[in-house]
Amino acid sequence: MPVQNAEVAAMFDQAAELLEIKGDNPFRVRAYRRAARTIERLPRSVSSLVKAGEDLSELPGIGEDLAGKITAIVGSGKFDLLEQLKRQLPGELGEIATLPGLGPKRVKLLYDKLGVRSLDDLRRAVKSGRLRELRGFGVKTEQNISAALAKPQTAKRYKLPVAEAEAEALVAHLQGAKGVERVVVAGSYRRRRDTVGDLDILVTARAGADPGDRLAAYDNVASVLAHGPARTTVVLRSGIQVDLRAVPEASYGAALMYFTGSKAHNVALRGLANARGWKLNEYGLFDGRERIAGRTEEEVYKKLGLAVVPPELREDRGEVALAKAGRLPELVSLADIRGDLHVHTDWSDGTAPLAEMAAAAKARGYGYIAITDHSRRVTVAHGLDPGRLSRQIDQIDRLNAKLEDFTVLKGVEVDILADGSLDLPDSILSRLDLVVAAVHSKFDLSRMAQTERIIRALDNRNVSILAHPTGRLIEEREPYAVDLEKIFAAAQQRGCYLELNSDPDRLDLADINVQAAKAAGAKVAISTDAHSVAGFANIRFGIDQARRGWLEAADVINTRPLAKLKQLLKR
DNA sequence: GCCGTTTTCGGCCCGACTGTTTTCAGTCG
Repeated sequence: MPVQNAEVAAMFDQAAELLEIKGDNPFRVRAYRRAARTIERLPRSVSSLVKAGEDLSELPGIGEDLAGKITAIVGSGKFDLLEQLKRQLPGELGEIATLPGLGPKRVKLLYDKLGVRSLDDLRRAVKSGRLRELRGFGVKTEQNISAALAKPQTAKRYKLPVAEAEAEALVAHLQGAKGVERVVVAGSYRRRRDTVGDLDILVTARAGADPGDRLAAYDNVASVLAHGPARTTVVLRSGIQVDLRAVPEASYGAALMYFTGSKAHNVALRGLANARGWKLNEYGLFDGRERIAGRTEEEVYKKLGLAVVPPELREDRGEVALAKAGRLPELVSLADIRGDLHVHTDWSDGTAPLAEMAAAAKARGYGYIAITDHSRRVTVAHGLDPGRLSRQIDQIDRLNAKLEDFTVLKGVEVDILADGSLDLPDSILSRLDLVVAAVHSKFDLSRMAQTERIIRALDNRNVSILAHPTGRLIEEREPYAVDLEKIFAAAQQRGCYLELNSDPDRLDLADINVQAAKAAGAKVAISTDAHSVAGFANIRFGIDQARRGWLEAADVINTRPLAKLKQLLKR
């Protein structure tokens, strides 16, 4: 099994942690962290890049040295530097440094002075009361560490609908405060990541208003972690952390940029400001003491010589250079979508009748939908056998005869069986306008077997779209092992398309996979997999991820009018 | 360790808050 990007990134992160504890050059530490982020979010696997002889030092934050190290890791599965560091320092020190309130300096001090090599050692040190003897440690710090040790450090992330519900209630609460002007949710929420770790909320307020007090007084606050004049941090009962930042109106744009991130994007922008002898912070862009921009994001980007970067692209993955050249992609948007190509009805496990789903889609301004109920193997979903599917085809024909300016396409979500064959015969599949094929079983096949299984399904000339290609359920089920690069290439060669499933529990393909599909020349269908009328609204989540994957309208097949779409579906 | 409208060497983002200290280091985002 080739080395996965996540493994290389983890090795670099661990090395960075240990280097930092050792007191190594902080910029070297940062270089390893930056490289880890680059690798982690890379649309292609480093293993395949190495195999293809690509120049890794072209990647942002990766130079000659790290390119060589990555190549060595891909070859041996081992990272020599990390092994070496672990011989010098206990590997678990890195873990200790992830406890809130404990960083590299303190971990080093604990190790040097008290011989703390593990979390258990740390527990014993706290119990014995030796902690507070150390310089810089006091009773309060001891309590905080003790509390951190008591609860498991799970970096939980929240799905977007959950985050949205929390955020909207909180925004309403903050807007009710006297003197508060703007309230906006920034952070990864604004960048529309598929999950959100915390809520970053920016407010502008008139002098004298204290939005931090207002936040601390919110009903759903479980604890206040920090509360100063400019920043307040709380944890809500749900466990989600909220960081509130208050700035004057004149700093709104700069603060919004700062708080939207990503951190790496900000660092890149601040570097650009530096290069011109300016300084960029959350209060504005400064030439000496003079603020030369800051009221709006547009103003700051423009002054830096950049086009405004859409929040979804702010990940330091090449967008800054393109913004400088004025060549940012024209990202696909909700208004581009003309139809939905994965829709269920009460013929299988949907809740609404066919005509109702069609009417709802038409009311959304769509020109078409494809009805794609489950096939027979999915018995729990009352999947269709050839006889029922045939009757549904007839019903759709009758419905289409009555509809104006709207077309219901005949389709099915056919199961891909364990051997890659399909759950319905070609005789019925060939009567459909499109076939969505999906894996709903045997998630535990080997990577090679799963890949071959899916490609065999794509070999069937009736198949149009591969639904939720990795099978992941966010925070619930990992993607199954599969070689997506091979799948994308196979789809592209066969005239098949990849689904970006908009269900916020799935968002499958994920953003970076979408980008990889595009790189492979494959096009995408952004579909909702709606099981009810309300389900159509999920399209916006799919659009978010498509934008994060750098897709333009031309990369998405359901931005086409019906006639063009039909041409694309021929193979 | 990376990188170049400031550079192939010498820089590398910037500020808030806490807890400790008695002026600031460490951590965090």
